[in-house]
Amino acid sequence: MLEKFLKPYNPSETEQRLYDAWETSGSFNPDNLPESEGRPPFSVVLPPPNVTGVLHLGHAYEDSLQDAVIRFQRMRGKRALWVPGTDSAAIATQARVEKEYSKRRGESRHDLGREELVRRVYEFAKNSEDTILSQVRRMGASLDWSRYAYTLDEKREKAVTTAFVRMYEAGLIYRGHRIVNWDPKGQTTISDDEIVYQEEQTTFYYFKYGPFTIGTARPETKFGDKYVVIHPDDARYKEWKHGQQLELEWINGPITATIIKDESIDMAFGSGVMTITPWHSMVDFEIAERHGLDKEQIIDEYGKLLPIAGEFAGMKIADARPKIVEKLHQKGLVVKEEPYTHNIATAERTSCIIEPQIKLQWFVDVNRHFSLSHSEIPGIESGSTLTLKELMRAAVERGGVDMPQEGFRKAYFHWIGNLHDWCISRQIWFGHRVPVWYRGEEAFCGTEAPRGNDWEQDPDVLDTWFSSALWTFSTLGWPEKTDDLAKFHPTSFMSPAYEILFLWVSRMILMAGFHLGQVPFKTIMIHGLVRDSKGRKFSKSLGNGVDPLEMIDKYGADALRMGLLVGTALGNDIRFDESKVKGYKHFANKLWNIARFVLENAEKAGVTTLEPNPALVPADLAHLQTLNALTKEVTDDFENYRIYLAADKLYHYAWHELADKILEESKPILASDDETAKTSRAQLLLFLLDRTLRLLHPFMPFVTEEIWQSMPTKDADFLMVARWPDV
RNA sequence: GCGCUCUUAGCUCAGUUGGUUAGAGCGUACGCUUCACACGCGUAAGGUCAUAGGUUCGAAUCCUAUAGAGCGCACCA
Repeated sequence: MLEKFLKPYNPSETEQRLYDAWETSGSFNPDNLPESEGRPPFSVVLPPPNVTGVLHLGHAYEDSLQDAVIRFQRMRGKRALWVPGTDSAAIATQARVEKEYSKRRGESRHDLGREELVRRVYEFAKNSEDTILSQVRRMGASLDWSRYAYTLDEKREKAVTTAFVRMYEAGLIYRGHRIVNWDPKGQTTISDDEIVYQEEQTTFYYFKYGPFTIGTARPETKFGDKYVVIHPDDARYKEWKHGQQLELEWINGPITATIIKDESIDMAFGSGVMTITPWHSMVDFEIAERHGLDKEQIIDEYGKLLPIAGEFAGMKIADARPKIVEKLHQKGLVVKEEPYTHNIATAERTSCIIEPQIKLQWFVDVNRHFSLSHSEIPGIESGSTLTLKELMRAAVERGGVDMPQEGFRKAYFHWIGNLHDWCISRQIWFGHRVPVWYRGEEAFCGTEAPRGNDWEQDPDVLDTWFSSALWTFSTLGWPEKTDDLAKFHPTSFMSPAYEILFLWVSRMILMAGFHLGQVPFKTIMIHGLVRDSKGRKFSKSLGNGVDPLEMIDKYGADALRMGLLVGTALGNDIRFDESKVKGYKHFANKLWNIARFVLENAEKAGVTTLEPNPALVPADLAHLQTLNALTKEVTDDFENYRIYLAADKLYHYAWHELADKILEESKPILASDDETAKTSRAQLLLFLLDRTLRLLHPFMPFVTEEIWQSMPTKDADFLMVARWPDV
């Protein structure tokens, strides 16, 4: 019976077998738990990994953290649900398939056609989903696979179109010509949050513009500039009146310019005078909007100059800039040049410099008032009128979403303060298509195509974060009124990386608030990034990747989980340390040997039950009290999401208290002739082991389960569904 | 510019609401075939808790300033 304990603990022999046994038992699905109906719900949705991706340490960390919480709550008697899913990662996935196709055939997606491309991308995504899913399983994640969701499956498609239509009908989604971040390489718009600012050394030019001197870092945009903007309080230019016109010589000949007075001008910067290019600058666009000015396009969607540039038309920006400056020199219009350092906007995905463009796009209006007919959010009453911005703010400010980390709260509110309308249309083919159809001047927005001929659907798809924002409730069956939705939403807890606080977390709050009058989750604990041992991000180009599966092969999933969780305070970045993982592999083996010792002695003493009140001597009672105190602390740590502390304490207890002290002091007792003392001691040890296994199970599910299966005292088929000790 | 986080043993990090001699893993030195475990046991070395002030009976923990590291947001044409 104890034969398996004669060899060191072997994770690779154990883990797959146990995971299969758990999965087969059906216990990942909370509906199958004993007395399921009476249990209070506890739900978490897994941040869906990219369906075509592979597991990295960031996933491994999140899986460890959430699985620990879910396992704890399940053992505590909650109806614990953890919903798995994957994300289409539309832009990346389409780009990959397109690239492969064009490499083979030398043709573009347009040769393939929309329908065929989408079919192939979908097929590619579905074919590779097994990889990531089996990898998540290897972490020991106790996800309810019967509720698996994919961002582009039929149910989620319905949720997305329904959400769009309802927001459109409420006037919160509109289509308009507005300035957007255009990625000339990706040939699509991107949101503000997908921009990365990079420092650039460049030249700042001062040009003679009629009687003024204007400064610019972008001479190539200046062809169409015909407005001179001055601060109304600037004494240097007070003789110039708003709306006044003047003739002057410019790059390609004489032009008529108009004076505009606007308070957005910084008098101290440059000469205090600027000309504007509304088509290619956010700030300029806003000035032009305020004063109703003309807007002209200078640069096309591929980053080339348009005919307005005259002799420079058709040139790329980088080539044109020096030539334009040269011409201005010849015309005597260059006043001076100085070196200049500034940040330029680049696209996160393509690293291409963003060229703002005015485009006809779909937007979510975050400043428009609407009536929230039903609200369960604390501090927001049903029927109140507010904007989406106010909704997002109030949900956190008034405690609907508990965001205890002060730093992240501040960042969140600050972000909301700066929030602009959210551009949600993207010019790619793979994704949720905008549910709007056009026929001439008519437009129809609905969950299904309108009847009649000649309707054409909008070619754009939605920002992937639009569908992700619905994730907490689209995975539970919304827009249908499902039992799951009633029971499990709002979800209990979410722990995303700070990277996606704005991209995802805030948008979930927006969507759950608008569509359900609920928050998406009651508590949010934001965690840091897993980095390499030098503190760098893991990246392909650095080649510093650590494969979690390799770690599991080497040390076991339990060791990896502990290595990632112990001593990593939530919110700070984590430097991955392989030696730590190794240490916890040794710990798994230590537990194994503690079990062997305890079980051997229990067997010898004939102890096979956990007496409710074993006959204990005072020394034994003290050991019980120590463990009771620890149990209380660990329970408390779990409930307050101080998981890293709970894990540390249990490690310390098992090794340095149970093994080093209690087992050692038990040896002479167990070797003595005092049968009563022996039995009592064996009884105590069995009890302590049983309790330790329960407490450690959320962190090290495999080794604790494997030992539990040999316990003479087990009171459930699996430790996974055994009860957490009461305190 | 505004804001956030971090600075604790050689390395990677804990230290929850301020409370007895500051902890863990790995590493280092020495000694152990002790019958649960060498994936082990024992012993030891190693920290002015970035710096300077302050609050307090008491501070790694709270406040202020400084230095260094990192990050976020906003950007000035």
